[in-house]
Amino acid sequence: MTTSTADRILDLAEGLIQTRGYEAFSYADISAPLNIRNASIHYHFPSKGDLARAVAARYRAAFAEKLARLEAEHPDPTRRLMRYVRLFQDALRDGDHMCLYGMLASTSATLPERVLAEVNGFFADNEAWLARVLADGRTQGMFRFEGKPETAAAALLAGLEGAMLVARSRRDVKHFAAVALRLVDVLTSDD
Amino acid sequence: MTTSTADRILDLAEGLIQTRGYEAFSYADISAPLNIRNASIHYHFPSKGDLARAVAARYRAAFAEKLARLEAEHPDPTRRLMRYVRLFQDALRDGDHMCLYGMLASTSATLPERVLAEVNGFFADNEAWLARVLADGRTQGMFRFEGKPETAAAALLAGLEGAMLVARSRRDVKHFAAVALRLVDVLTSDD
DNA sequence: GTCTATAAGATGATAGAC
DNA sequence: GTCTATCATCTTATAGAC
Repeated sequence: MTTSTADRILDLAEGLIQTRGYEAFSYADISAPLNIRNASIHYHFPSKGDLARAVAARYRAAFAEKLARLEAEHPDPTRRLMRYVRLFQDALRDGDHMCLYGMLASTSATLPERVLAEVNGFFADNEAWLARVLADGRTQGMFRFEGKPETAAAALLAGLEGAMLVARSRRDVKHFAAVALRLVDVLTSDD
Repeated sequence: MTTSTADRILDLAEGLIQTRGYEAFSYADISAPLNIRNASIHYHFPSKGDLARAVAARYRAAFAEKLARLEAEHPDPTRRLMRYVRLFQDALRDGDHMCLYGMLASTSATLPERVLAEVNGFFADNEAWLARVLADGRTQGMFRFEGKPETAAAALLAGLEGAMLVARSRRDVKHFAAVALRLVDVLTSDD
């Protein structure tokens, strides 16, 4: 099972966007470690925007698959939420990786329009998924929160993205873990 | 009262970092509107890192001053918190500006070390200030939250930064306002 | 599908005249 | 303090041979 050149390009681009961002990585950062020429990257992905869009689409699909698997394994809303948070924490790696979509969102002004659409689609997907989990959990008496599940979901997603941003700036994964725990605890109804 | 060239450069650089980010703005973006040459910018700020650090330091000082004024005007912790949130919402402008420090944090990997130190200093300042307001509010019975004020403060700051990130990606200030309201409501003890 | 060669432009930065 | 001139380097991207 060998990995295709296109996939290896996508792998490197994904890591580069997560660590350096869309603006701060170049074709040379990919061609050098793969020992190919820049022109070869252009063959697979004609423009940088095409490359970023492919990375974003693949990540989004992979994330959706993870959510589906997570739902299949864990019927319990509380556990679902805890596993969801773990997905974000895993994305941080050693504290030097930002969420791919958070990183792309930070460059929204210079991002090709189709990439931006992918970013906002990802956020919408996540908020919708979270809103369902939160609504279920409230119905089952496990969560307690005021107002619409959609608002609570948006606040939770924002909190996780912001926590990643701050934690990465400090190279401190524990900071993320502490904030994430607090964001989930607020929803848990044992007070 | 005329504005010095250095200040005008700082003004433009600040807006450019907030909208495009550290990596995606260039000396030409500043020299063109000011009708000066790139070399003039280098006279005032030898390197791009020097310029960014000056922007960051000025912003941080101005923000500290705003907090001091806010404290003088509003002894009430609840009002202090609401006004604090407004500072962030104002920074969003029409939904195309990100928090300067959130933006710089997103480029933490490629940021000169001294700029990064300024960024983490800003976050630390804000968390400390918020922790004090939250602790006061809890003592006075206006806020209710579990655990240490520092953790609640970190979660609130992360939520605001993340909400700005998502809201700007969508060009939707109302999204920020809704999330911010929710983040504050969670701390308010009328449930 | 990958290469060499090349283009056209932008980048941050410096030297030295005025 | 601001200019002109210049620099070396990097950037994304294309044409065409293999």
